[in-house]
Amino acid sequence: MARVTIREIARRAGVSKGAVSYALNGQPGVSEETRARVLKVAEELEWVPNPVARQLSVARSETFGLILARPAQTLSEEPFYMAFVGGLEGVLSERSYALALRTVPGSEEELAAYRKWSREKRVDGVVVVDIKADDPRIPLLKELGLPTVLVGDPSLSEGLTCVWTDSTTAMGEAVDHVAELGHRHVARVAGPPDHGHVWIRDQAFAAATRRTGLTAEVVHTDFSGDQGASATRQLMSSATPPTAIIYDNDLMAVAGLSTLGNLGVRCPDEVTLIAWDDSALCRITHPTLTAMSHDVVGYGAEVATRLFDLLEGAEPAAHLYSTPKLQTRQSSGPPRR
Amino acid sequence: MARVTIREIARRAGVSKGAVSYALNGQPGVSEETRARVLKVAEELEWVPNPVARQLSVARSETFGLILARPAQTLSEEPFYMAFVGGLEGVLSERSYALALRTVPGSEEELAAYRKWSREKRVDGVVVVDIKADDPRIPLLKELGLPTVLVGDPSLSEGLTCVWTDSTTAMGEAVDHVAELGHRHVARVAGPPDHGHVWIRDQAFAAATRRTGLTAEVVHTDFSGDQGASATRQLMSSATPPTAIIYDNDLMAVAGLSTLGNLGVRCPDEVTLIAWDDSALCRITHPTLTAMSHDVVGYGAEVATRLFDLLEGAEPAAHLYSTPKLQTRQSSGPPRR
DNA sequence: GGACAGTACTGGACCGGTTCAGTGACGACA
DNA sequence: TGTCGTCACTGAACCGGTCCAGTACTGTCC
Repeated sequence: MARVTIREIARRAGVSKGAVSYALNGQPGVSEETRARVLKVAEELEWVPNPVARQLSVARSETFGLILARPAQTLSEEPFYMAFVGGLEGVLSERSYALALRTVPGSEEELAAYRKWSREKRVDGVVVVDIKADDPRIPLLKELGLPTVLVGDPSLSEGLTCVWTDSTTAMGEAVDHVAELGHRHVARVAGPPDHGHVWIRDQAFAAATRRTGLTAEVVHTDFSGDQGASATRQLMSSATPPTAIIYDNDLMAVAGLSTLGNLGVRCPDEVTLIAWDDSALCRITHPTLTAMSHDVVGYGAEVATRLFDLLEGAEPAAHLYSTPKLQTRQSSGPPRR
Repeated sequence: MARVTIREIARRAGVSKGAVSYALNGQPGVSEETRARVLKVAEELEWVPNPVARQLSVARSETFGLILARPAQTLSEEPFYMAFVGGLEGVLSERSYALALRTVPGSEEELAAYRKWSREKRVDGVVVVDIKADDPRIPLLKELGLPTVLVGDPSLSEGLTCVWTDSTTAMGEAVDHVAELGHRHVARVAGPPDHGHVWIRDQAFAAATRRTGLTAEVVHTDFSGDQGASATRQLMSSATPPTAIIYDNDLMAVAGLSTLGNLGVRCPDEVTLIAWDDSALCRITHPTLTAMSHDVVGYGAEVATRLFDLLEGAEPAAHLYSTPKLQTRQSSGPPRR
């Protein structure tokens, strides 16, 4: 079956190509009568628009881009991204937009990929994750003029649109929870310090422990399960080990829990564990993990919506999506005296 | 800066548009001298091809499609897909192909999405996962004539190209391992029976236990951690509980391990656990999980390569990617007498 | 020296839409 | 009655490439 084009519709409806285009796009310039006739013919012929041809005219790609600068293997271990991508996707598909997803090994390649996308007009906008302090991507994207939504804190966004979750408040809540249970010495197993949200949580952790009068220590990792485990081992081997540990993601918390098991330390009797980024993992461990929970799918959807707003002319702005809420489970409890 | 087109290059190099096209594409029809001149001008002007314009001419989209028919939330919990997508991506980006990734809630929507992609020529080919027995997607994709690579067993592929891992052999290896350790009663916590690879493993499990003289039982689940836990509880509450359990993915194995902890059953002393789809999860639990391990990133890469082969005229064929290998860790051991 | 082949190029159709300038018919208004 | 504006529509340019048919020129061979 040959492809149906508007030229064919025009021929059958006895009008010009231009009139068909107006009719199908709901634009003025044709009578209601003609419009109805054209629509009927289009329906009969099962016409569908050719997005490539449209793109060539209107110079839009109807695609958003997302680049993840991590090796594929480690991505698979972080539940966050798949959920986030799912959230983006839900909003995009409503408007027939596609998501171009790329994984690149490092920062250089990521910058090059934005340049390429911009020049080839492959994407109408991009979503940028894992914002770092003085992130080189921000000036580049400004220079390219590519509509951008940053997933991260307004303090790092340098005037670009961003969507953020309030880690500071959430961290306060987590530390309060630990303090109220009666703990006096708390540790934080954090991600890499050059990640913006890690840095922000570092600050919030310092402030909250100061406020509640807890003694505190921080170990930085690369977010992997392996390093979560070794950080936990390191903390517990100290002369004065913490009685509560707050992890920066759920994978490390699970690893930490196992490490405690290895060491013969009981949770929550001897040590309280709290995870960040609640996922199914937190519910299947034994004991189940108390976590700072937020809706990652919804987060992705919010980001996509803001990117559409930007295309429609919205001014850059910072949008608070939500504040992670403490989800209390079995892994947190009062310290054993 | 205005966009640079081949027309501009042609003007500056003093040749026609057609000649420029030949020169840039390395096709015959221009002298080496002219080609060099055109290339030089193109370089100076920083010309990049407009993929949309090319697509309109050559009727190719330079995009492959992948549809995942699961809610975004559950996807995030299965490490498999992110790794698989990463593997696809690696091969695609080498050839400047893009991956169109869609998540849909169910089977109907998936079929509709293939129809739409095919009519709009949005994709040059598709990768299909989670093949079921009598899968309705197979006749549809044949009808649409969309180049397709199935991720699944040749016995289900109905003549389309497929890439598979040899679950049958792997299951035999897993059961042998259990038998050699001295177990007499083994259980399998399986995924949904309508999934092709689940069905194949069911058959293989039955054959292997028969061959080794073990008594066997199977519980079917939806692959989720929750159901992995409840299946484990159900198995262990029997009058004659198994002393070894083989799970269909790693998430359920982790959940099963936690359940044993809840029940006060020790692993591996009392029960041996084996996971499928080795990921970081299997290494961070305590005890670490014995798993049937295979390279999911490489699997994705292989699938992408086969899809390119198909576009280049390869005949449909079944390709064995690899056989999952037993990765022995702490969770398997001889049964306590 | 004429037929023929091969090389290096030109010009233009084409892909399938969007969009703009122009046109004819009609009604309203001075 | 002439002029103007509006409506409904046409025709063609345009987006930026690909690719085919045609042409001019050179060289070869009989």
